[in-house]
Amino acid sequence: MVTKRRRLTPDARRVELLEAAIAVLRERGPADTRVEDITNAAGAAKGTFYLYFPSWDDLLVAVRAHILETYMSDTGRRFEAAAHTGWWDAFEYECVHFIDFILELGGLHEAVFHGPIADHLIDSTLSADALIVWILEEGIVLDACRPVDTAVAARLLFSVLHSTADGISQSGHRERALESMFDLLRRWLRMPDREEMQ
Amino acid sequence: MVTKRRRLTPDARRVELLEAAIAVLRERGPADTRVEDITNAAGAAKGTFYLYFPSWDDLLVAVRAHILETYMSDTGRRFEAAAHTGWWDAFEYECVHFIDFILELGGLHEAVFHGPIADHLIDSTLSADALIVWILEEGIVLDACRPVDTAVAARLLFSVLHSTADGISQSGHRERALESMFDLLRRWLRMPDREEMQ
Amino acid sequence: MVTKRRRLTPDARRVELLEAAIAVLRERGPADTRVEDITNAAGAAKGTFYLYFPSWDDLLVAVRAHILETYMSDTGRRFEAAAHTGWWDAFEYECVHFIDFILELGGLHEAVFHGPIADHLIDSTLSADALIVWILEEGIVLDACRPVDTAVAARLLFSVLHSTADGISQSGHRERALESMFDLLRRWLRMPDREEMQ
Amino acid sequence: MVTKRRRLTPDARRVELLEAAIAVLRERGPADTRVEDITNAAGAAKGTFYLYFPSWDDLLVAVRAHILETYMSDTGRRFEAAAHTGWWDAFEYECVHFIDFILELGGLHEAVFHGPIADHLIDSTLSADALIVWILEEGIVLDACRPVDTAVAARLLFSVLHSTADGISQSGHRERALESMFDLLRRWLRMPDREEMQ
DNA sequence: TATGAATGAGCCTTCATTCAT
DNA sequence: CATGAATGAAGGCTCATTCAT
Repeated sequence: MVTKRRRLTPDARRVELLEAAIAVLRERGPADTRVEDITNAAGAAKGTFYLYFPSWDDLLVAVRAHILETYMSDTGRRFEAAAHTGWWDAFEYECVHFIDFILELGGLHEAVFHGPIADHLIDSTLSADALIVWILEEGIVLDACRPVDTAVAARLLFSVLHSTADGISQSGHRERALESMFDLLRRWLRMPDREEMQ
Repeated sequence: MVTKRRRLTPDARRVELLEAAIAVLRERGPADTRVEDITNAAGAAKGTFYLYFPSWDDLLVAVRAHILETYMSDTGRRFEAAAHTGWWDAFEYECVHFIDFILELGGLHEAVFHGPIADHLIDSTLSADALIVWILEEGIVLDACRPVDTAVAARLLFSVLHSTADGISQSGHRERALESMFDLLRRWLRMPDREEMQ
Repeated sequence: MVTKRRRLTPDARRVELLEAAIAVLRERGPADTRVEDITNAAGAAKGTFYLYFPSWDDLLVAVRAHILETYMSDTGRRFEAAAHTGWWDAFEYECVHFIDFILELGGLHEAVFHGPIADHLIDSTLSADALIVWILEEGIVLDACRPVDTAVAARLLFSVLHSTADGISQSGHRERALESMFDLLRRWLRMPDREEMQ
Repeated sequence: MVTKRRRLTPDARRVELLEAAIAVLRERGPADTRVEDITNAAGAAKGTFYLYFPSWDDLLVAVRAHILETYMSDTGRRFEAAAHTGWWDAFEYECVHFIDFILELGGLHEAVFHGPIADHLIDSTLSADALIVWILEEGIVLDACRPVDTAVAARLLFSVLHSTADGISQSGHRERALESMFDLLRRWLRMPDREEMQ
């Protein structure tokens, strides 16, 4: 039943632990997850955890960084690739994509956006913000988005997407929630000229 | 060695504990608050806690109910009283009021909106929602608010106010945050006719 | 097998824990003693330990204080009572008594005089020193003891007694060790006049 | 990813580890020293430690042997060389020298004279004793030292020197401590005839 | 009802020692 | 011989909850 000692490169082991942590946290949430749950899921001994993460909080920080970096690098690439569809359509597409991302976070949401590390604002969180800001600025330059205070608007946008995701996961009425959200977004951010030109 | 037993009516004792809990949680947040901190603050013995709350989570639920009920009863009364100023102005006033309420929550925010009781959706939360829905419906009837799906919009509105409060508490730029928020709200919810009539 | 919950006054419980600690440490020494060993010996639950001692080191400090205070109060009383035998005889008697005390310390010696709390010099340790200093000063006033730098001499005396005890416990030659020790003490501290008068 | 394997002769590697251990223990004491601290200081891998020492305690034993052997071989040589100054002067000189040695031990003191290996009495400790015994016997033969039970006196002498060193390191009053110590030693061990002959 | 001493499951963290490479 | 990743048994400490008084 006990597998022999598996000797990996530090990088490989770290990734295994991180991915096990993400899987377990997504499934059960941080309140119901212990260090040992992670190491069990990763096929490692309990003590191995502390070779890679000085403490539980450090793991959460690493998890957040990993998730956001993964998501953002995808988003950035996708958004640039979709430029030909027109900024607004690409933007709406990303919004839906982001909501699906949130919905799939499960217990990771609480783990990563609340609790002990909620204030540790570091690189990856800042640049998630930076990505949204950049997208909005693109839209403004292209005259597809109303000129807004992008730094503040990014936060608002983030929370609108977030609460839409929450609403979907609680009510199950996906289309209805998306419709209301897009109503908001179009009124708020879409350049009115376009409507008049229709 | 004289034990001081303060006999109170059950209701009075319960309220003392509840208010002590609110004060302590606001100050230190749930992660740093113990049952004993509450009873100390309330001038009661540790065991007394469990005569009034079956468990820690039950306290949090009661705290949430107490806060929301208090806030809502004020809001409802105030909103009706302010009807003569016009719905939209009263609405904007309430938004600012709500943001200040959030800002004053301090550690209660985490205690009440996240953590173990985050999903226990019960009466008080629902009726908070109901209050917002009712306000929006008032506005729609009065032709001051665009006709929206009020149930969904209430959630969105809630999150917009929430994230504005968060933004203020993190950045400190109150006016800037409010400005962006009202830009959003006016575009989204205000009846466009009125602007054209100006 | 499990005894029911025993509710004691804090003082009584603290004494039980302290005495259990002394018994266990004497028997097995600090390196081989755990918090749980103490509580088991005291008939208490593990967590009870921490109601009375904030940490392991605090227990050791309390043990030291308890032992020294007990020993010293006995010594002071006995020494005054024995004044009629002449200071020097009373002094020699105390020396033997102290050696027996050390021999009976067993594992407490290491626990209390070495390891983590070795430098915490507090009341009880200081007054142990003060007691020896006082005894020597008595002897000097009575012209029974050579005038020496009592503060420094107390340390030396302490270590001479200590090493004699160690020697006895290792070699088993009690009389031989005592003889050599008294040879030293008499040469060093006894007023030479007396010998010449013989 | 090039692993640097420094191949040394076993003896050289062992000495490197031993000296690294001595340096680290002197600096930080045994309670704050880990196997890895030793190997880091020695530029070796953690596992290498166990190629040369079966366990941590074995290291401590080896450290003690190394220190005492080094000290004693110096002392023996020096003492013989200083014979022309007269035994008593050479003896006093050695006492001061020994005290300085103790003072320089730092954390090694606790590591080597207390804790887990305190009772492992082996060759090197015994022969340290033997050296002192030999020195005393020399003095007795030369009629410079009172005839005493050298085996027991050696222990007493050791502890007197030790406690003087402790006193100096705690109080800082070196001269005062040495004066009291020599007062003791001269009374105790010096041949009284000589004083009368002066 | 009220008290607060007592409980003990549970968790994080350390680190000597092992062993696959 | 050497390496350093991996192991897992310990053990200190916390604190929600219980219960004798």
